[in-house]
Amino acid sequence: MKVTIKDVAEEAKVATSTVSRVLSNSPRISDETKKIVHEAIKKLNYKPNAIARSLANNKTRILGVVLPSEAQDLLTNPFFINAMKGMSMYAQSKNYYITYAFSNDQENEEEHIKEITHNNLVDGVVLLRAREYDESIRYLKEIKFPFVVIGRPENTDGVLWVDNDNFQAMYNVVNRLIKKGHEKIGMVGAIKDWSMSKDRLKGYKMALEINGIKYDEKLTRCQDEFTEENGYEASKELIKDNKITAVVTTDDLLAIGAIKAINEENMKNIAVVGFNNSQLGQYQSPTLTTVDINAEKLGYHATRLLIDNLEDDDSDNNRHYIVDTVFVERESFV
Amino acid sequence: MKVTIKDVAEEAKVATSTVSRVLSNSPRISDETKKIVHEAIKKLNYKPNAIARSLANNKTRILGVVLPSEAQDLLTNPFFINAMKGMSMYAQSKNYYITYAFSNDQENEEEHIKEITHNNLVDGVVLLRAREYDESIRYLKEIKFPFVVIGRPENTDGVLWVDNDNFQAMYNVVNRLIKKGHEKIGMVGAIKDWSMSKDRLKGYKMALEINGIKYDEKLTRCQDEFTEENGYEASKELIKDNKITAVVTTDDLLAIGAIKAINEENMKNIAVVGFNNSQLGQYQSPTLTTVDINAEKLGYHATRLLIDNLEDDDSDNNRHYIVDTVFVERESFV
DNA sequence: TTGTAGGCGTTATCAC
DNA sequence: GTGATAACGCCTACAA
Repeated sequence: MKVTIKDVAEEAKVATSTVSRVLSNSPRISDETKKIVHEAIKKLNYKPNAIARSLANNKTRILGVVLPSEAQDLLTNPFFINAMKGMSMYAQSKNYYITYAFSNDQENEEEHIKEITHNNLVDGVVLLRAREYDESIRYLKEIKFPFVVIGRPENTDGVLWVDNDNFQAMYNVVNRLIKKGHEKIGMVGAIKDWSMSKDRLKGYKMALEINGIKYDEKLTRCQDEFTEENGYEASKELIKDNKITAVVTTDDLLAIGAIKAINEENMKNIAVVGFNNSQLGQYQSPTLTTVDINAEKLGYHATRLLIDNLEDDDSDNNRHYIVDTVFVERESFV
Repeated sequence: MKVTIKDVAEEAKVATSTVSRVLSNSPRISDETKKIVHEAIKKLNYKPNAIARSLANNKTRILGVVLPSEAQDLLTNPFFINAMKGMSMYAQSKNYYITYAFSNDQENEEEHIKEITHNNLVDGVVLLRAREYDESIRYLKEIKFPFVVIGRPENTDGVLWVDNDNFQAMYNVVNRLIKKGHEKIGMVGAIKDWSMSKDRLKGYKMALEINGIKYDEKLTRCQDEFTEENGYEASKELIKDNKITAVVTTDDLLAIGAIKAINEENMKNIAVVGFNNSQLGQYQSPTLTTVDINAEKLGYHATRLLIDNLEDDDSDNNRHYIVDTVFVERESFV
């Protein structure tokens, strides 16, 4: 049979409240009884019932992670699984549990959020993206439910978030390219509404400006999706019509498409840079230069922010965190 | 403030027990009160407190998934994320939640299992692999805690499991190769203790036997890890020393190594087949022929078995499930 | 320093 | 059919 706090109390010949106090390491308790209780706990192999505990103090120590409906690229993009791992790591270290839900569509996602925030199952929510206008964020704010966003939200007022410095990451990429002698640098992105897309475009422009190169709108393309085909088509045009010598992209799949276009046109000395450091990049020819966004760290710090905020409410100074990116140079950086 | 069953009862001017009955769709309750209660629920936007509910009926509707410590290849191998997705799908359809834990090492994993099985947080556990001698399985059996294994365990007595028919999958691969005229077929696997490895080897042998080809031990290699390097080295030897015309492997990474070796030796007409249908395969030259193990289905049916067993204990006839594999033919099938 | 008792929000077992 | 009321296992005033 299940062993409860009562059994421990009997075994140790004390009251249940005493056992409870020992469990929570209450200061005012004699070392003597502490020892006795610990022995009883060990002897009976007692573990507090997490559910009863949750009910009593209205905290579950469970976090709810919502994977976005857009995540069809769950498989291609190492981002998700890495972020999940990072989240798990910090959560485990703080004795929190995580429940993940894959949502089929946006409606499903919002329904799910409403459910877990209302049925008291989770203490906080982690959102894995930032849409431009985000209904889930709006909702969570409205009901004042603790949450953190991976990806900078449109309006950061009173919201916890972690992200890369996408502006800087792209700025650095373009800067490196220019230092290497490139001047006609194309850019291929996707989904322009995302703050990530906007920031990277800004970084691109700024790097050009700082280096005295005039920004030419014709050298940039923004596609609908992060796919190889999109990268291929956009790059093909840029190569043929604009004689670029380098192309920066906002995702490895786009970059892989670019490589394909370049190989077809036999323009070996066009440089290509991707983002996300997905495994595929290593198997291209030339191998793909990319920017690692450190997804595991993003996840780790997201839960860190959330949990720390859950545990003490005066940590208002710790509301966001920027994760560094790493430039991974490979053959395509010519 | 949180709205509870009490508030609903007051609003509807009935007892809490009545509300509870409406919630659980109890038969003996008048349509009249049913309606009134539903209206009150809607008006107050009431959602039952999952925790209190769990405490009352000693069921949490939470499943614990333990990702193996061996899963360094979490990223390369689409298996995990796909399996997770499948598990989520069925669980959600049955209103179950899933908590995932990434374990750092085996000890950590067992500790984690002990915790969640003792603290009443989860109703059942999903194990994502089958080691030869599996301490976690032994433990779960011992304490009679409900669980399911993805991958056939050594001893299937009284355990729920799902798996592919690894014997058949490999049998079919080799058979196809033979039909195409191959006779000297090498095999490269890894970790021979796994039931998966054993079964595929058996399938390989059987296909040869059925087709009247003598099994030659020298044509098989079993490495320590599923890596490209291992595939490369083993294949290199097989090509040079044994003049094989085809090589079957038990993982795409091994197969990718094989392709590399083949390309180096310039033996374009050696066929290569992998397993797992990882994205990388599509980017090889030649593109890799592989066997898709349907990881999403594996996950889906794992939770199905577990949940169905949790809900009614007389479903003893439904203790395992075999997921079909799909042969994905690409250029390397020559 | 320790024990008693009430409460957390449900469900289940009685009655009526 | 419906309403009290006692669990479920833990925590936390309040007492002692």
